[in-house]
Amino acid sequence: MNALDKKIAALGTRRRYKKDSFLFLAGEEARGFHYVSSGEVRVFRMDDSGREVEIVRLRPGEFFGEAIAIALEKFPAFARATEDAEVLYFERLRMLRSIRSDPAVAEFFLILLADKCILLNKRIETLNLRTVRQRLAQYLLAHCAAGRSCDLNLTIKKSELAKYLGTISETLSRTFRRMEQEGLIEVRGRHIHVPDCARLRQELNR
Amino acid sequence: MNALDKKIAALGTRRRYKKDSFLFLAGEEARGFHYVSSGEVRVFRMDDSGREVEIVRLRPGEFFGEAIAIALEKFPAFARATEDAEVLYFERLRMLRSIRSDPAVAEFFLILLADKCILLNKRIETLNLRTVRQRLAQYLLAHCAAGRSCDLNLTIKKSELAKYLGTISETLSRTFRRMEQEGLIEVRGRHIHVPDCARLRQELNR
DNA sequence: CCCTATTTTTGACTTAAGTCAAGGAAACCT
DNA sequence: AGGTTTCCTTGACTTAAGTCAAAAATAGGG
Repeated sequence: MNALDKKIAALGTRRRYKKDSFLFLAGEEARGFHYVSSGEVRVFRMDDSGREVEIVRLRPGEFFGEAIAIALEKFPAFARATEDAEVLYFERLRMLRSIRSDPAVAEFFLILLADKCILLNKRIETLNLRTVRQRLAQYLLAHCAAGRSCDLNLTIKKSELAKYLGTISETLSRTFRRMEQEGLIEVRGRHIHVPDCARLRQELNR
Repeated sequence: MNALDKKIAALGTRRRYKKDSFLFLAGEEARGFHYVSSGEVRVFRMDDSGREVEIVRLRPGEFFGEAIAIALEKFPAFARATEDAEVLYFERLRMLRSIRSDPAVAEFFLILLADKCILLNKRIETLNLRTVRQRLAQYLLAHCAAGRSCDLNLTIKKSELAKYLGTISETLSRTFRRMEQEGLIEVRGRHIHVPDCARLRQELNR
């Protein structure tokens, strides 16, 4: 249950989705939101030519759709299980009732949304950096423990990291290599060593 | 008071700031947040070379810093009045108390944050579009009333629009002109006419 | 361990967009 | 209106990053 408060969990109803089944469709009114207990859910749009454009993948421990449900908008995307998944479904009206009757529930979701806002703001700041090089540097620094040097292991595929950084895998690959040649980082597969974080941080001011 | 609920307004304390005075500094712990009643507030960072990088300008009717205050983080930026301003200050602990004792207050801020999340998500989606051309098209469409054709007046300077779209004014200017030459839009100063919204929308799928 | 599928890297090329520098237009102020 | 400032546009040039195609590396499955 991943440290999800028992009181909150009790407000949701358990639902199981088989691989490839849809949790919701774009355009549907959001009458509730989800929490992933196990499995994985893919959120994506469909462009006019019918291709799926992935927005995010959700792993156990993550809420999604809560902002849309609370604001009572329509889902802007599709959600589909990429593997058998178990989720908690929180019905909008029931949640609003709980929020009204129990301050702890209100506070929980307030903090959940506040944290999400902060995260989204950081993401925007990353995307606002002009070059892929800067965005990569920012990503690495955000995932580094503070210190003179640091090591990290990518938890996602490089092609996914590329999309996350608003670029493509070819460009990311070249950027990695150039930074390596300049001695800013050392890359061995998914493991990355940063010999001098301060030097990497300077990349952000250009 | 711009349609701000009286009950909510009563929870804030009025503060006046002279032009150029600071509301808060980057690094300070957020012990409260603000609502702009009049005037204008500029939020910006300082890069290592000491230049101010503007993040957002806040006009009457807007809240800011609420996510950071609720999550009890440190302000990531500076806030300064660009002209004499009057704001309402909401002290964090007092707000949490009100949220606990009054469900309507909790709901107000929950919806405020949910709306902000939705807005931020849209912004991310805009920034994820590859070309300036697409981002501009998206911006124009978002500000168009639905319909076959539409007209809009830019409320901000073109140089500000450029920054908002993650580019520079020269590139924006050229993009405007190219789209005009192709008959997608007509630009006269800050007034823009879109003869065929559907055609403009096709630009997004490339 | 081999075979296959996926992911990553590389190369050659094209295009979008940023930089620098200079004109021109609009807004602003007495 | 004249002068000043700010904003917008344009041109010439450079650079970053996307596209297409193919090779190399890695990860999985029997």
